[in-house]
Amino acid sequence: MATIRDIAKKANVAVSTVSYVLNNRKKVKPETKERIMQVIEELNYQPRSVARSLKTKKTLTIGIMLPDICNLFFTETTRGIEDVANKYGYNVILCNTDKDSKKEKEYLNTLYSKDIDGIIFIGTCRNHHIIKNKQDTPIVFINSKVGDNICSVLVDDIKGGYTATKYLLERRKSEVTLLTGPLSRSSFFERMTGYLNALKSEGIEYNELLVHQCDVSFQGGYDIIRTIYDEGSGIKSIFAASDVIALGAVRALIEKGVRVPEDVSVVGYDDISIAGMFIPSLTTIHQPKYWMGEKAAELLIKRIEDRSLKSEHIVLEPKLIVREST
Amino acid sequence: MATIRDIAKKANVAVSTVSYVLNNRKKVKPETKERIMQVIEELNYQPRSVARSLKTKKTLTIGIMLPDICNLFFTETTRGIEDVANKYGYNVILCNTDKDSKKEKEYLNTLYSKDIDGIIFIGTCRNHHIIKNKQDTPIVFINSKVGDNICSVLVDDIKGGYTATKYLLERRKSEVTLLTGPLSRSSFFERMTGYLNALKSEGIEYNELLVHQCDVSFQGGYDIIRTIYDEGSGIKSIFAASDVIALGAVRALIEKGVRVPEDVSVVGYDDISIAGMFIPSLTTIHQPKYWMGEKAAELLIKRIEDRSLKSEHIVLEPKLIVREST
DNA sequence: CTGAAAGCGCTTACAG
DNA sequence: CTGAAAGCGCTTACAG
Repeated sequence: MATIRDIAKKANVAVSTVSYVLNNRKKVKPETKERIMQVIEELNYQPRSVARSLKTKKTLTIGIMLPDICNLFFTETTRGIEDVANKYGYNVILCNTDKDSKKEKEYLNTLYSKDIDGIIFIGTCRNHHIIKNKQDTPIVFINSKVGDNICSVLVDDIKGGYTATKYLLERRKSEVTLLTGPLSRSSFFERMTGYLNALKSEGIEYNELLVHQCDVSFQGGYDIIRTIYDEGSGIKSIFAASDVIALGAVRALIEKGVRVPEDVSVVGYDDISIAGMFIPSLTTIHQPKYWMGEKAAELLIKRIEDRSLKSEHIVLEPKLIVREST
Repeated sequence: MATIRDIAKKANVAVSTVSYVLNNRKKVKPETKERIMQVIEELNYQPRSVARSLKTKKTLTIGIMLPDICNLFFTETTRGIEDVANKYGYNVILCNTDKDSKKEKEYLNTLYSKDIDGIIFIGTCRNHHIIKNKQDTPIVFINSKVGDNICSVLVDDIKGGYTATKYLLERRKSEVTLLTGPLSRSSFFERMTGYLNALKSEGIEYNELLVHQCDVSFQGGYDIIRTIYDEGSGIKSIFAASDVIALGAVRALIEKGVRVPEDVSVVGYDDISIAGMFIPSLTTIHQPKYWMGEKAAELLIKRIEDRSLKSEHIVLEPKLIVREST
């Protein structure tokens, strides 16, 4: 591997001059520059980032912390982040935390020890004692708000939960079963808040028997419906706070001989890519996942490159997409 | 930020001694060690990886190159890679190449300039001029074989294509429509080879009108079916070389009033997570995606840590999972 | 068992 | 416009 010294020697200049050319930080005489460029080409020279980083303390790398890349919501968001990062010359380190705070802590330490320039958190829990007391690495949260002084990109989940529930109530005027993920995640907590608001606005009493927590997965939705039916309860309509839960639920309903939407209407949340292809296709609250990733990466990189920027909070309006399941 | 010198000074030892403790490379007197540890704790010291990397040329980071993390096949595999990487103390840089060879080249250069310790390629194209002439960074391919001297983890796609097609032929004794992704990707090429072999074994003439290339996505499968029907052709049974294509196709068939499986049987490939939940659930060729990721990461890391290891090729048997769509 | 010193490959004031 | 030199924060022979 050629180093900057090899280039300097061969081009008959000082290493500093080569460095100036590389980063075009100073005016270099055109001939000199050309000569250097040629040698660089010739020796197929590429600067080693670590050496540069040691000096500059910048690594052009950002971290993404999320529970599990396999969750379809996170996947698209990650893609959005990566695309923007790439555009600005950054790379992305992926960290699957499984919402395990030990893992989260370890990853965080590694990321810091690797001098990453910033971090994006998606779908993490509400208590972020972790990010306290850390240096001033820029941070952006997607889908959770942890404080005014930390950037966030989110959809108004309270409104989303409200919209979904209201829609069901207006169509059926009947009880709505809520299938939700862990309420410790702020997005689920808020969707439930929206659910409660909608009930209140219709003058309907909250019935806690209608609220079921389950794993945020196809299987989670599937299992919970089977459990409910096995217990002899029935269901009039469902608001599932996540599409994967919703689709698992639909499957279980149909296996039970329940027709969707004729017997039970189902509304999901997220609008994952399969939602429109499923049979029946799923009415759901759309989240601009890719866009949120892009936005978060832009916020982050702006703050990496200009530390004086204040934090921003981007809140999107949720959008109901009506399809066959209602 | 505390440095190793701060620790040394405060603990009244030389930096080298601190380094020895950090990496426990030499015997250090227990008391000295304890004293150092304490100071490290006290100052909340964490070594900077870049400095270490500059010297050791190791970064404990590997790269994953894949077309698009949103493709459900890649997602799970990536998760498998990341889990194993994490277990061994490595981080993972994610690169979405969109099969664009320019992007691929750029990413590759960045990865090399960042001194990553190894690379895993998933689902890339067949011509890998790119990886020639590069230094000796360990590399593993998932789902494509590029040469005896480069590790690979793959499912026997020829056999998979054969199994799927044979299964359809035996049940219906009739023509099988093949929906495939770009044949430039070796996995699709091989699945088609398997398809051809199955035809031959049943003494059926190959009919190129039955083979359709489409985008590897729900929409791709959906669109191609609509096109076929709009052209007035019919379909007896389908082997889709990817589950996403298959599911899009099923949706389009049902919209056309075609019943699955009564009128048309459909077999997919991959066994993505939604396959079992879809209505009808999808008969498909199972690929142990997570497992392949794990295996690839293990192969890679073993080679990073012991450069003398020869390349290995792991080939798995494909497994047909029969569900409702046939 | 411990320390002094060189060096990894860059960047960046500073001097000219 | 160009160069000599210090320094980023570690590791690692080498000497004792």
